[in-house]
Amino acid sequence: MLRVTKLTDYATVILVALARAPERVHSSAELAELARLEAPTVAKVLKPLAHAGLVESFRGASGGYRLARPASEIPLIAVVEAIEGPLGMTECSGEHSSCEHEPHCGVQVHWRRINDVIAEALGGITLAEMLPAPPARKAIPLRLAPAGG
Amino acid sequence: MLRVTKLTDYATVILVALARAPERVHSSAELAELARLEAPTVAKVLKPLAHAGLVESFRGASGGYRLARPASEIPLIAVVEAIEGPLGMTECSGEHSSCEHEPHCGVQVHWRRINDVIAEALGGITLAEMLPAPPARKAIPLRLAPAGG
DNA sequence: TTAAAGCGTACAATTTCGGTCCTGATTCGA
DNA sequence: TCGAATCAGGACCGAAATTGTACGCTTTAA
Repeated sequence: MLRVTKLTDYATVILVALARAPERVHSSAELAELARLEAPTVAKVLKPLAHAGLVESFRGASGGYRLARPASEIPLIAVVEAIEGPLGMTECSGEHSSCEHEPHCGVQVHWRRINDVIAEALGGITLAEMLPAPPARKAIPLRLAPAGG
Repeated sequence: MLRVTKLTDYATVILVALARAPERVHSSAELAELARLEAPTVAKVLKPLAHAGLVESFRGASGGYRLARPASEIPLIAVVEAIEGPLGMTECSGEHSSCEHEPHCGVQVHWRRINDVIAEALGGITLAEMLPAPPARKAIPLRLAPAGG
């Protein structure tokens, strides 16, 4: 189905919740309420997000999480890769293929290029654009080619 | 990790093999040899491909498979969807969401748009562009935006 | 009639995903 | 100093998807 996992989906919801009060520190329990998710699940998602440097974590009493950067500087690709690891459309599209068919395959080079397109698409969308529209946000520029077709 | 399944990868390899002799009818055993894959696996991949109308199947002795259309008219999205079903980046990005969080989710509309970008990217690449470069094929136009950046 | 070949379905092994829980380490506050 | 709150890092388990294989049936050419 070529889709991201639920965890990644949750991650965007949680990050959006954080982005609505970027200065405040939110505990994972609080975020669970905001996002209407189970607390353990939220905790699980936040860990790799912190590892990837997308959120800052504060331990101890009254600790919690906060966006490490403005939402407009967090591309979706970073979220996806934080949760799911490096993007790879096929087995062989990573940097070094461990695929036995490689020598006579002839398609992996193309998949790598496709990989790049997807990464570019996901890199061109930031968390800020996932926020419920504040006053006047310009339309999300999600066209592969100029719309003049 | 946001990738297509191996079966889809195989499908492209098999289709490329078919595309190199578009007039001939290939048995699945023959294709297995060409693609260096197990025969049962090839047979399994070809079935949904035939269902989707990407290849024609001929039963009986000296039967087999043949590309139903020129390779240049088979976009990659058709291959992916033939094997993996309709594209859906998240649970909710299909036509009707069965997600309990929908009312307060606020991100599903954005995922749908992202969905469209991916579909567009995959729709802009045809099987012909996966073929090992014949004489002078123009570069694969895999830019999200005009390259003038 | 026979053999070749696709069709449909089913099945087991493996891996991944989704979700939960537990035990530490760290920090704030009394 | 002590205790509570909170994150960190695993381990664990059930469910589902992927992967690969096999079997019996139907269709068609020779």
